[in-house]
Amino acid sequence: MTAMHNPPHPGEVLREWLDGITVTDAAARLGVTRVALSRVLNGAAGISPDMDLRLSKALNTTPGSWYAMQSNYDMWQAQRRFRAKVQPITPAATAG
Amino acid sequence: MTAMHNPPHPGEVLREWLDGITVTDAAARLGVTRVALSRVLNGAAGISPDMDLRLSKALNTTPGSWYAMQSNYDMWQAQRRFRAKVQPITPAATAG
DNA sequence: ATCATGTGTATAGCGTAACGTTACACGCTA
DNA sequence: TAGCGTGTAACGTTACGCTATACACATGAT
Repeated sequence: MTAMHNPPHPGEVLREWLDGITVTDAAARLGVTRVALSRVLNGAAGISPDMDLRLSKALNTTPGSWYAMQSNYDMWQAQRRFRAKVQPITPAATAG
Repeated sequence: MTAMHNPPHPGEVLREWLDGITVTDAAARLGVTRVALSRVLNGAAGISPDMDLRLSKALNTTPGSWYAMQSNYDMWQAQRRFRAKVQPITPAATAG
């Protein structure tokens, strides 16, 4: 339950990996638009499954790791917004 | 790298958790439409972050676990579709 | 000062996807 | 037959990732 502590958006982390290369160049290597990568780096867009695979290939990271980071971030954000009331679904509740 | 082996869509897994309760009743407890839950159970829709939180509350599971399952499934599907060519981004490539 | 380059960002358009609403069809059972 | 549970199609809404285009700003070289 003490899973994550305010994770940064993956774009921040990605920025460190792209330290010595320009956004324009990195985008070209990834096969995406400069705008698309810029939006990720600045948190205006998340990392899609497709983008994850491009990153894992270009940066030689484990496939799914970037998207997993994104998922954690998305869940974190969703928790803050979540207000819905939910009724329990348990064997007890089912039996009753 | 030998991470996952053809994961089932989370709806399949979820179905087992809702064994003794009707779809209509479960949907009502979750606070979503019967149609929405049915789509998830039949693989016509994925588990969104919002749906994950509803499930984790109702079923008393760890928040994020259902969405993580969905993410794995999505990555798996993305890998099969992925065909894009990507240029490496490494210190060597950066320096060159 | 002028120009090229890198960058951030706004806009519009496209495709995908989750969700609610409504409605129809099928199967089962009282 | 009537009622319930279920699957699903159609439609509109909303959100989001991506491309293409364009504008503005900063920096460095000519």
